Amino acid sequence: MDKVLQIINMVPAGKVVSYGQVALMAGTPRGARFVGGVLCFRGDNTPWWRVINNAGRISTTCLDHTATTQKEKLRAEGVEVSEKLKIDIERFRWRPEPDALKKLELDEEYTQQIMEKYFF
DNA sequence: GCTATGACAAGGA
DNA sequence: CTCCTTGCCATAG
Repeated sequence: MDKVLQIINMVPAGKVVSYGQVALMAGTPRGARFVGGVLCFRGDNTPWWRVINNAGRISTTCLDHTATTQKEKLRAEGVEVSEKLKIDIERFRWRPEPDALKKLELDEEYTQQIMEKYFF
């Protein structure tokens, strides 16, 4: 799943993406769960703090990357995070550009889904 | 190939 | 909106 890391590395500062979104872009629509695992292992070279769940909530349990740390990181980049680790995801969601999607060599059906789900 | 596990997602209370 | 339950998938052993 180096694709996952590749995707996350594309996320600009001040924006966030959901695990589900990343998973979908990686070609594994329901492999969202594993995305987090990758971040814990390779989080050192990846902006893991820009990844949250679809409910706009931080749900990390990784001891090296605590929720508090993530909150600080996001705020430092301009993302508003409430004390309850709640984020207005629709306002800060990163909407991948067609050019970015092209790099991933995604199937048409996936790109379509991404557009319909997150681009409206 | 089968089982267990996980930084999730969606739906109901 | 928050909490709980169920379902899914990819990876490790």
